[in-house]
Amino acid sequence: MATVQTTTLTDRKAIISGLNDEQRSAVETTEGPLLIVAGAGSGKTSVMTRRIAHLMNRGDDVDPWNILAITFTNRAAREMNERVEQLVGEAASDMWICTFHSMCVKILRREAERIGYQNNFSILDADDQVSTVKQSMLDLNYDLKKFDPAVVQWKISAAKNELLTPREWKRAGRKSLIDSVAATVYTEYQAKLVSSNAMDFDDLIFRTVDLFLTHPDVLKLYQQKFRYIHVDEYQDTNRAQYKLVRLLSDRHRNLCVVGDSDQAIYRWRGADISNIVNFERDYPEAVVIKLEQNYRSTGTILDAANAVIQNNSQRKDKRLWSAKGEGEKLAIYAALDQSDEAVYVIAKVQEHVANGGQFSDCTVLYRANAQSRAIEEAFLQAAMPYRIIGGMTFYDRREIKDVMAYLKALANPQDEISLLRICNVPKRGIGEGTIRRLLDFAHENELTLLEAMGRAQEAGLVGGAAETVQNFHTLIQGLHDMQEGMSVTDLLQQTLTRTGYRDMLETSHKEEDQNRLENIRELSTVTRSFDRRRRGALADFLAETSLLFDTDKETGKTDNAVRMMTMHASKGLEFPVVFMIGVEETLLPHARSLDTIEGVEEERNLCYVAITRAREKLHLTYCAERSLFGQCQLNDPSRFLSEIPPALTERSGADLQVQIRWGVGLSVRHPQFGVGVVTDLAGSGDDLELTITFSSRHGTKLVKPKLTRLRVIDGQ
DNA sequence: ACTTGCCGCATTTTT
DNA sequence: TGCGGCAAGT
Repeated sequence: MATVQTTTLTDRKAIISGLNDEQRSAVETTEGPLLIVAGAGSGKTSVMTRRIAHLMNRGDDVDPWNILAITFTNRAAREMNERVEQLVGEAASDMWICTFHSMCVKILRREAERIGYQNNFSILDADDQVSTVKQSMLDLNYDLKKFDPAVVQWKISAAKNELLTPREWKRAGRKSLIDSVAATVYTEYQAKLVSSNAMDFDDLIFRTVDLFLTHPDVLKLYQQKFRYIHVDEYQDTNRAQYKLVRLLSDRHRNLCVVGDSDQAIYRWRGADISNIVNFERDYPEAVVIKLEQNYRSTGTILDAANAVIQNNSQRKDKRLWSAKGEGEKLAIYAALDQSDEAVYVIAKVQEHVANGGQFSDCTVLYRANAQSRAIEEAFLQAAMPYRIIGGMTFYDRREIKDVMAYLKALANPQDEISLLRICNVPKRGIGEGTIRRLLDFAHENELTLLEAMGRAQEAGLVGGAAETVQNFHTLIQGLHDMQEGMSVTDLLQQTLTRTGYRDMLETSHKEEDQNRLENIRELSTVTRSFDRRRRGALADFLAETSLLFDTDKETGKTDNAVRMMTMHASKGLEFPVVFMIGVEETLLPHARSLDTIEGVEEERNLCYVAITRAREKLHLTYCAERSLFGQCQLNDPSRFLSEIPPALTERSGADLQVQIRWGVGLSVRHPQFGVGVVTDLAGSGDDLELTITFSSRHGTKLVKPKLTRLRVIDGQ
């Protein structure tokens, strides 16, 4: 069966060329469980892809379809696919190199009937999830002010990540009020999903595990198929994903996981670090290989990263090193405020470009999306090309969601959630009351919402309302019936025209609606490319797009612009020049992570991830004064900054205030009281208190420099 | 049924 | 500071 090997790499030498000893041994240790502890930038993707090539090349009976490689992001999956293809050619297309979620969709599409679903099931996006939870809570007469649907949704998601059914969740342990509410809502929510023939992201994993547990024959099939299993970013797996991997690998036990617990930054999302920590306990025969040589960053950057991460407790000792040489020192800039911070970034980017660099070499990393605004404004003003990665994405846009909801409703007529979203968009006069009546009628008679709409009069609707609903039903039914044999692009066009959606935007005079039209046009280029690749299968198109984040597309572009993204979004990427902005207490570490040690340590991991993105030069900035949500804050520099050995850094900036020697006679400017002169000193350190005489209007005040933004006036 | 205005709130978010 | 959700008004 080894005839499929159209391998472009023919011998072992080529596969292992350029690898260090550890990497080579990771590539060649193919049998049994293997844990690769891969530090940042240690070439793990290279190791994974070559390992797969090696398996193909061994000359025994391993077939491409015996290979499974699971990643978390589409970007990682695509990258790995490309690189494997370069190594083994055509054979790559028979391997499963995909994300957890797309793997589960593939399996569930085949086996849906076995677990009470149809194979055209819908997939809810994050928004659908919250609105469905909300709907469930309304049905159960919960006060939405007392219990936040988003929190309830969060809890349900957490339960699913732990593979807990509503009943088990209810039973499990001590519960606060919101937990018991969530448990009740969970039941209702799940019933809604099932009757809509829909799954949320968490279900994709959960249901697959469920399928395997209840259908040993199916499990056996996949266990036999996947002889060699690889899991990337293993530190980010949650309980459900762990179970899934365990089940799949149970037969051959050729499980290779790659991860780095120092880069675990998704615990708040259910990622369970003990999965990687306990790997050796789960698989006593496991081989562990550490990759500590970093091929990305300068020695200085790595020293800083090592120094910071060392402050975390309970980590396995690991020390990244580089053969790249020392490189430049880290630049730490103390800004006065956000605009000063932005000006610094702009100046340094311009400097880099003036020295022959590209804008696209530079990336600005921040902790929270809200921070991007100040930088963005400054970039606009300075006419600096930039591109924001993440944040509001293409598929988050309302018009895209609306249109996708139409398509979802056409692919899966049971999809109540999508139908509810679009039945009155554009406005047709189908309001709250009408919907209520239809839903009640549907439930009483065990009909889907769409079916109920087809019997508007029976449902008790009268006159205009009945007619509108009936018309809507005819509209959807008509579109549904025509989809057979039609390309997704054509169906999209028909939908836009017949539903009046396009018309609604075209006749609008609002500028944002023109943008929306533009976005919809963009969507049809997406459908066209899908149609070119694969004909028909609307459900496949929908699954593909709902599992695909816009960020994935963006990073593929090579336009010459400064990138801006959150530190989370930067994981797995690398850039020659990195700016970490807002390296302040309450931002990094974030105020909401301060109450637990684990919280702070995860923030430190995030800091470590951000630092290790930089190849050549790293800038860290913080502001003495930051206005957030219109309020002025005085933040201390991040504790993580003080964990970096001073010898590795070069400080600059306005605020060297900590070192200012306060003395009588010094002239200062106070943000409220204006210019004044220090007339007395009391206390020391953080408690230092100055007596300052301002203009006669304000008189003499006691001021703590620690708490107030004072500027020393030069030339005095 | 739809529009307007006010209040409150505001991490990170691979899928 | 700016957006989204909700309640009162047309």
